[in-house]
Amino acid sequence: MNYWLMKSEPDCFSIDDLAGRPNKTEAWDGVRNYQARNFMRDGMKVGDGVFFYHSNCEIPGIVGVATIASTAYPDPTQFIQDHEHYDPTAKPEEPRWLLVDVKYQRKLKRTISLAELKAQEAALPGFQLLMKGNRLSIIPVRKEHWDYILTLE
DNA sequence: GCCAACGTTGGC
DNA sequence: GCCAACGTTGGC
Repeated sequence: MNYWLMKSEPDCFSIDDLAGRPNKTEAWDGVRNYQARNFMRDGMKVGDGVFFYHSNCEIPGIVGVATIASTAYPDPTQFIQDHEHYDPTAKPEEPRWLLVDVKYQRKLKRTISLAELKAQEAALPGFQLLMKGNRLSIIPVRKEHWDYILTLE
């Protein structure tokens, strides 16, 4: 079992949006970064843990826990013309972009903010979220980091 | 709104 | 294959 952190802008899709979806599950479309895609394709298994992270907002941080609900499969939005995530170079017979289904588990009792995580940096050596210049929307989380972060709740 | 960091594109 | 230009991310 692996652990991940997945970013979403709450103005676009928040933890409450996920909780309100049918079956509390959403197809995580729109990932257009090869590293993030490869994490989904090569690393994710059903049942993996996910920290749901709110980015680009007033208090960026981890707001909830979710699970991976499917293995990776082609992201249909890459083929939809006029769609925000349309990719004219992707062919149905050779999909370029993948997604996974993500299922809501619970909200944290409180947001564990990026500022707080930075303050805990000494206890989280190598945590990619805290690395300079990190922009990846999907980040692997080591089990010891996962466990430690949950003790902060 | 600013800007640093980073990925991608495309000319050469 | 290099690298400048450009676009995007995301914290602040």
